[in-house]
Amino acid sequence: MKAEYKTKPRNAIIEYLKEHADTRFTARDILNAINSGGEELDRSTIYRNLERLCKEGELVKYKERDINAACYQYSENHGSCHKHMHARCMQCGKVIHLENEILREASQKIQSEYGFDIDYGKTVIVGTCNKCREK
Amino acid sequence: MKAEYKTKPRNAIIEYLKEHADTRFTARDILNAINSGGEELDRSTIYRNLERLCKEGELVKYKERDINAACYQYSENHGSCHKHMHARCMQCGKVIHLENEILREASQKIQSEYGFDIDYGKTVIVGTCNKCREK
DNA sequence: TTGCGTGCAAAGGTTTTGCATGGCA
DNA sequence: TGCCATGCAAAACCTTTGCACGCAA
Repeated sequence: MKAEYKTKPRNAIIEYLKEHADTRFTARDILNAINSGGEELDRSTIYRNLERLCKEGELVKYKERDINAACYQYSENHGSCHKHMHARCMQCGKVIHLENEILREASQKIQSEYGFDIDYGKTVIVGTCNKCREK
Repeated sequence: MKAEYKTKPRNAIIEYLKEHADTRFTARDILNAINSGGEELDRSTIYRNLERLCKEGELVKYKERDINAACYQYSENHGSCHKHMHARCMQCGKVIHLENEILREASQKIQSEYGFDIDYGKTVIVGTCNKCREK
């Protein structure tokens, strides 16, 4: 079992995540935000911490068609995120956690008709959220 | 109206697409395949043609969590792909075109409960296909 | 002949990696 | 003190872009 240290850079990164829960951000977003706040931390530190947080299940990593950097998304209730689907607004990046019930019937049909097993944690429904549609 | 030429490099790329319909590939896959077949064409030619085919609606571009290059997917029946959802096997990359009926009820619920409008063309359900589950 | 497509080279951006140093436990 | 995490620098990728040339129409 590997020991884990609490360090200032890592804490700053985790603080950023909590302030940006349920929204999309990139490694560069974190870098810019933290470094403009006075501290100076390196790109590699960001990447190494994000990778570790993903492995620990604290963070979700995904890629978006028109953004050439990887996107990350953090949730307070991350523990159950692999069990339900998510919908992401393609305009603002906001992530909605969907109840399982809504999709149960559809996923059963997809299973029986196509023999396809859905991975809820990795599937992200893309569309437009309430607020962005009104704009 | 811009004229369009038929060239040898472009034909080679389109031939590759047709041979790899409903599967995932990257720009590098195409480059390697064509260049190992004797011909020599440049990266930029690949990228420019893929971009053009995407604009023309012949090709779908997307990004996958664990692949750091953009992925592309070609279908013979591409014309209707923006109207229905797709499911993609995360292991082999195979794409299945889903009937709309299956998901209509679920998307109506998502619309009414969350105010979220699904974009069928951009949404890709992730999971495991028949063949890969048996392995 | 016209002008689109290609090849070449260079550049920009993200992400990874090796290594020495610094700091937490 | 021991060992993990960080910073730094370099490198590996993918992708885009400018420019001159070749080739399809």
